[in-house]
Amino acid sequence: MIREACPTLAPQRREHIRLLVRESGIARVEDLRRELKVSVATIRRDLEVLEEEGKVRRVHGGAVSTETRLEEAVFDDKTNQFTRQKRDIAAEAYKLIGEEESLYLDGGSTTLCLARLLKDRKDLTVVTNSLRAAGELADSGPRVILTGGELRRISQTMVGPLTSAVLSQVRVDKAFMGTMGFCLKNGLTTTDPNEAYVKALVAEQASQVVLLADSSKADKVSFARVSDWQNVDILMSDRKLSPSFIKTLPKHGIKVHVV
Amino acid sequence: MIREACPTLAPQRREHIRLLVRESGIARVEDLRRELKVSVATIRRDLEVLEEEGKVRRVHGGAVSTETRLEEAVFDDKTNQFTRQKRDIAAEAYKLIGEEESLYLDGGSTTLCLARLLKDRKDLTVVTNSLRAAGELADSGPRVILTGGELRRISQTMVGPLTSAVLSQVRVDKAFMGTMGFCLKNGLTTTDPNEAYVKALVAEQASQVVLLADSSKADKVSFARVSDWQNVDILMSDRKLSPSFIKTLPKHGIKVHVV
DNA sequence: TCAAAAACGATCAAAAACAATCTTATTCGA
DNA sequence: TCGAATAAGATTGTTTTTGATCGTTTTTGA
Repeated sequence: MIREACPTLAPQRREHIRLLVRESGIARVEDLRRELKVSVATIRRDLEVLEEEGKVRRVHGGAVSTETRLEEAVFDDKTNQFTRQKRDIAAEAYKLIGEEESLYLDGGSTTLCLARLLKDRKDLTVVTNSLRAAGELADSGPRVILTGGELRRISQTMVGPLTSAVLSQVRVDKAFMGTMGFCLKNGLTTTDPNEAYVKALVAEQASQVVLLADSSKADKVSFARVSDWQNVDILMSDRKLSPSFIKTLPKHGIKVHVV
Repeated sequence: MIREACPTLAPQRREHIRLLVRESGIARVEDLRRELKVSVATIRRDLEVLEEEGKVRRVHGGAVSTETRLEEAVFDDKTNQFTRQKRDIAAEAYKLIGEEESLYLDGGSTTLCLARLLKDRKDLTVVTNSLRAAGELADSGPRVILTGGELRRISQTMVGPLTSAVLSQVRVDKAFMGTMGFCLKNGLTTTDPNEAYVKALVAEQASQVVLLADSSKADKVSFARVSDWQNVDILMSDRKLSPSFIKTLPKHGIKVHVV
């Protein structure tokens, strides 16, 4: 048998499993095996222990969380992603919004949090390329304008040349942007060039650009470059954000809010 | 027997069923099968379990929600009520679709039924101004292109000048249109001039225009004129459609299908 | 009321998941 | 250094789940 070079200790691995199960409400043995890179036998043994401890409930093919109810978690990764941090950042961003303003909402879970806060604001106009944000505001609230374009499934956003066509015809007071990663050197980056292009275009059309990004995005660099910092006016993040950002960015005229 | 590459766990699937049943108050076995991509046997077994747990009540042909909640009524029942007729019309329309085609899906409950049938057709390209149709196809299936534009809440469609901007840049093989009313004298009419304008524009961009309208729409005239009959290639309706249409329209080169 | 169509339930076989057992490697103490 | 204890991978037979088939029951429409 070949052991791993750096084998994770069993309790550590079990904790990992517990978190994975709780996070998405349900996890398959096969997925756990891939994630933890151990055999299915080990996974099963771990699940057995965890069930004994009452941490998870086993089902054929995997395990479900005992803590979070399945109905809330599984089919709506929104609920998973809405961490406290993101909600707090969104709440802080909401305070920036004045009456009768026009806003742009980018894709991403933080901006989606923000969308939820806008449901009563009939005075606003919201432009968005996010299908989910549009869905949140579909029944009530602001005037909603969708950008159109090709649907990018993974992010549930509209991207591509058609999107640009619409975007070039609107202007907004504030654009609330998400990002996959940001760092001092490379600025904002994301995975898809089409998506990056749309983001860059929005930044041009907005009087003020507010970047909503929790600290987990800090110092991450992704494939496609969106823009450098000079297009950003405000960065909103959480207090775990590294001090280097808090020190450096204001020198470039960027306000930094941490919540 | 060939199992799926990535089977969903049974509890997950049951939860999905429960949600679907609760959402629309009723769900047919056949619909559930299509949605979940498992055999009817599995659906029945799941329903059996769910009934045992008191989550749903089984009826011949499917299951109904046990939670007789008023909330259902809040959902607009027009879309929720996938009446038999609309499903049949949609199924008939589906037969028209060839491989690798590009389609336009208009707003309305019949076209929404059609959208549901397209979830497995990865070969297609679907252009739509319907937020709901896009939502149906958001997770899998055809390439989806949204027109963009201002959201008209009552119909959950995108309309207005911005919509035209995108539409003028795409062409589709077949456009599946809905309407508020149609009659021999006035052609197609709908309530909102913006909406009417978009429909008219689509009709121009499509090689073939297929009107999906059950017989309840016949001889109804609404405020805004969409187009006259010469832009329509096929009318699909149910067999309660008055014979005058079946007689007259073919004289103008329009095929009439009744199901 | 009757016949066709649809839905149902029971049953069977295949595939996946499982549990028990065996084997191998590492750790720790004598 | 040796060997028991532990932990993980591999193997093998068993169980569970799933999909298909077929006869029966229910629904639907004439």
